[in-house]
Amino acid sequence: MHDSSLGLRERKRAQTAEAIHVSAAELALERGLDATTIDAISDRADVSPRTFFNYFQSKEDAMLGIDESAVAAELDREREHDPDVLVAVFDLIYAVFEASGGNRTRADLKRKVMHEHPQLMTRQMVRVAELDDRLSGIIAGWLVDDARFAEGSDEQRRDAAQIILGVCLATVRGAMKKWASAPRGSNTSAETRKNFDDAVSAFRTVMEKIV
Amino acid sequence: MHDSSLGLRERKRAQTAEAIHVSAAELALERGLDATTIDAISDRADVSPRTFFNYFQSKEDAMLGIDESAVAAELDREREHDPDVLVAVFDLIYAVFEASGGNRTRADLKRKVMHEHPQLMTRQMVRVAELDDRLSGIIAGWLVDDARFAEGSDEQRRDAAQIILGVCLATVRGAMKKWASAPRGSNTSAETRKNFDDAVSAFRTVMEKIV
DNA sequence: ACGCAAAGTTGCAGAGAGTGCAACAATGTT
DNA sequence: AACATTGTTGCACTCTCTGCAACTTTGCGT
Repeated sequence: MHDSSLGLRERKRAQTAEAIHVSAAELALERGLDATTIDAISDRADVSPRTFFNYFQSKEDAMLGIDESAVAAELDREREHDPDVLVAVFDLIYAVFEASGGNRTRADLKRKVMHEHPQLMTRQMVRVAELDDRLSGIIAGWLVDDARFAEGSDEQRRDAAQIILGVCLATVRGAMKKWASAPRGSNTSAETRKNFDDAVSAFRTVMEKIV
Repeated sequence: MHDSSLGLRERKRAQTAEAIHVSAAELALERGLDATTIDAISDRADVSPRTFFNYFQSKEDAMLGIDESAVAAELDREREHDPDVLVAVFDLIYAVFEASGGNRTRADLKRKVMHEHPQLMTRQMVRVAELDDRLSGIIAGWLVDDARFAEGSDEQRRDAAQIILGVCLATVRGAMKKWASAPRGSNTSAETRKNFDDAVSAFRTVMEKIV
């Protein structure tokens, strides 16, 4: 548990981020969202409140362990996509969503916090939604190779991408909300993935009926 | 301009709310969003900062003149709905959206502020989205009379309503965003309505292609 | 190994949002 | 006129968040 490929600085930084994240998450579970202050989190993580803000923008971000740079990296990554646009978009959202979470080893803790405090999930969804332009740009790029959209103008594809992204995000949001109100237990990563897949088919079923 | 059917108290309350709203909106236009403080708004509206919070929850709400009780009234209102679910849902969102805006006589000012500061629009969308449960409840009720959903269980209809509401909100959000980045001028109420209608057809077109 | 540059930490001071409370004022009611 | 209701305000307080400047730690070239 000691990746020497990174300098001491990088390692320390990761450690501190982790400490703050864990402290924030634990406090959220112990005292609730509002009762957890930045001071308390910083105390437990053994950093000054001032340092807290060098790592996270808000206590919510800290509780989720949101890692901006990981998200940016995920967006820049070259990716192949499923031929089915809908599936591809859900995959994309899923990838960003996972990357937003930062450290993979704390998945359990994070799931517990999100389950207990659905507001955090909303927050995370909002963050993903803020990547709007980047994401719909990627999708618009896919549409160029899609027979049904290839003929239109760039702007039409952009608009279409916006709509597609929007509806997919809404669907994911709904699925997440349902998951949050579901009983505890069985919160594996596979479960999360299954939730995404279920969301896709639920969405398709409803759309077939109403369009 | 003096509705005596209401007591002096009610009239004064409305006046104060209006004064705060106008002050907030004007300051937002003059100085920008962040540079406008609650103190400054209160000063201009000739109330104490403490009183400000008796009327609005935040400066954003004040800038938009958001009227909680009007929204609540709109939701409780008995409403007939278009046979086409999609159209009906967009109508519903439109109604809530308009009601959220509060005073109708200030429409111009409000549009200007929203156009200049799209964040406010996002905020208003979020507010509408928070009514999630109420709205999807209404929609689920409609689905009972819909041949394509009549056979399912209540829960299935609730889920479907959630998805439908979600995608419609996303579409509206996209349309609003586009409006915000469009050049100034032609910001009539009719234009707003047209934007909604365009959103519906754009949505339908895209969905027909990808589902 | 030394010393300088870069990056990180921290305390401090301060603005701003938001809340509870209690005194006071205006309005409505009988 | 007396009383209840409702609204306003100042005060004290907590909390989030930022800029700045001093200081410490780490990295790196020589």
